Amino acid sequence: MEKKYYKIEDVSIKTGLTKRAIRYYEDLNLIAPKRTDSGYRLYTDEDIDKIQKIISLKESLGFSLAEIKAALELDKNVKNILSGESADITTIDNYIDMIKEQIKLINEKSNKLLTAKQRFEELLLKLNKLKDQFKEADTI
Amino acid sequence: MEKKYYKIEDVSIKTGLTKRAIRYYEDLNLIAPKRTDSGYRLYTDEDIDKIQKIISLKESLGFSLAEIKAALELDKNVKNILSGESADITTIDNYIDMIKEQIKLINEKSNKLLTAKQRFEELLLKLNKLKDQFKEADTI
DNA sequence: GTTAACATTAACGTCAAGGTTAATGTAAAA
DNA sequence: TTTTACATTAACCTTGACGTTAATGTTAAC
Repeated sequence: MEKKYYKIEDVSIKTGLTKRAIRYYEDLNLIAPKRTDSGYRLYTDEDIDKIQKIISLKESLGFSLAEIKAALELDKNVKNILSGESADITTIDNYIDMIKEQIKLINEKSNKLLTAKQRFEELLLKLNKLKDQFKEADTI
Repeated sequence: MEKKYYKIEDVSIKTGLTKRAIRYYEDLNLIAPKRTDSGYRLYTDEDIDKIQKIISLKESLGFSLAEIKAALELDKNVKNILSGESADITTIDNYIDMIKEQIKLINEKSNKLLTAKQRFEELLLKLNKLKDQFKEADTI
């Protein structure tokens, strides 16, 4: 099957990022699209997936682009090892520790999110009660 | 009971923020400490709690300081209403909608965090299996 | 009473993450 | 074939969130 290629404007529409932002991510070596002979950028579906992943990490985790780069590289290195690339046990242990660290970070954020959510839900509950009182008063 | 007051350096130590950042938050009207006659800032425990809340919102939700200000004001307005401040039903409905919006946002972030976490946990599992294979090979 | 360790404001600097503009090249459509 | 709608790089601009420095005031310790 032939690979489909997208030009930057399509990618911009698909992802919601501006063209400037997409080029900027390339400057930071977060993505590396192919080029036509005349220099136009050509993006595959995998490139677009990666951009979506970047957006998700940015928005949900509040990661900086530098942190995202590190996380993506960790992911890639681990996948290379899993698909057969040679590695010694020390390296593997290192990656295990790094992944555990990421998971720990995510758990901390999750807990904080949960706390914030609960505070808002309490307020919501109380406001709804207040509203009910209003309605009762109207019908008396 | 007498209220205890802290000077900016103590607050800096307690919160981990720099004095510059603490003053900056005041510029943005996120906090409003009292002052001594000579102009020194005086922070109460409640001020410090609020700063901790700001830090938490910043780090977990990735909120900007402007967004944090809006969230804190929403929280304060709702609490004022709940403690007796007069309000009509339209206002209450408005606040209910705003809180629901916040909760929705938080849920979206939670889901993304969960996805990211699962991806890392999968990698961790696979890496641990690989490590076990290494150990078996050693003992043969 | 003076020195050290705090505090203040004001102003300029910095860094990340893009926005914007300019000058120019390429591809597709009329 | 010449617009029109794309694309490119380069360079400077902007905004948020502070850092840093300077000039100066205050308080506590000696």
